[in-house]
Amino acid sequence: MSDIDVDEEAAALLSTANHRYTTSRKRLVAALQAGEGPLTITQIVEAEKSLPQSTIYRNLTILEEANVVTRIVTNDDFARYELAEHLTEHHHHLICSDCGHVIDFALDAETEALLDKALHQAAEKSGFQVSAHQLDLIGTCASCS
Amino acid sequence: MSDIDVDEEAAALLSTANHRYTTSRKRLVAALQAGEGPLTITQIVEAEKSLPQSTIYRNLTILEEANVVTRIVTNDDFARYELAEHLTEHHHHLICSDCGHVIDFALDAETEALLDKALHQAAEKSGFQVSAHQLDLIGTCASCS
DNA sequence: ATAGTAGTGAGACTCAGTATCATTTTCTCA
DNA sequence: TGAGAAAATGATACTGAGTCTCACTACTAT
Ligand SMILES: [Mn+2]
Ligand SMILES: [Mn+2]
Ligand SMILES: [Zn+2]
Ligand SMILES: [Zn+2]
Repeated sequence: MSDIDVDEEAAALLSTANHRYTTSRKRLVAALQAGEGPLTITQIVEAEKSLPQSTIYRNLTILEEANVVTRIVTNDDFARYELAEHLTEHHHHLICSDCGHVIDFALDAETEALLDKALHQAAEKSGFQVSAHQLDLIGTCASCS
Repeated sequence: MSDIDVDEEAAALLSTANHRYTTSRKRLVAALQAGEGPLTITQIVEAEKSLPQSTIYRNLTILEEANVVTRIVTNDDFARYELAEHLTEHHHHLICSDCGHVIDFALDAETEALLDKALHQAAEKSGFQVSAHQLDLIGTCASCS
């Protein structure tokens, strides 16, 4: 998916939510696009030095409400943000329990389809309406082992 | 798995970590055992009225380090605790994005095995050592829909 | 008993995240 | 164009889940 599409889609989603696609917000989207996985606030602050923290927090919240980005929480106390799956592709996370680093990965289509089917069946038993699933692998990353 | 087993196993794990299985810790384990899913601190405080917050926090951290309990973070700002899988069975979570409630559920053995195989293969490509996986369904619970 | 070690609990403290508000930017429409 | 309305910004104050401290208490072993 090209840069132009992401920008257009982000603008459209924000517009639907009655928000503007300002420079700050463009820079946040660009920073997330450049990352190889979800980024912490600290990482974003470093990537976009001149954006003040309050603007980053406020805008990430707005971008999340507009479904442009997704907030991810792992066990290490720092929230992370990534582009929503509309703007990327469905994928999962490798989480290093040692250094906290998070990397994206994807399953092959067959496995993903099979999993989806099994999940919907399992959820039905509890009268639960599934809207998404989230699958993380916990372990040790290459540089920590 | 019976109550006696859990208590014995918890005592053994704590002992390995050079900690005692005190009354406070027994009550925490019992409270988690009684829940139908992972519990927030607030829920534990209510279930075990006379345990002070500081003791609950401190002991849950110790129990986590000793692999007796697992800390779970969702997107709703409140950490949750449940018994570690050694003491229960491998399972997953239905998370209601509306009310925040978390319920346990399990996949059938075949699906679980297949998933495990696919995950290890995918992780290998990134030089990642998998030690566990975590699978959540996000959606709306029966009472919220 | 006595000493040493582990656990307790009230309260102070930390810091990621949120709220506030005066100022600045952007949109709208005459 | 230009004035007024609406939205965004950014410095700063505030909130609260979670952590730390420390005097005290409860075990445990000799
Ligand atoms: Mn998937
Ligand atoms: Mn599983
Ligand atoms: Zn690592
Ligand atoms: Zn619900």
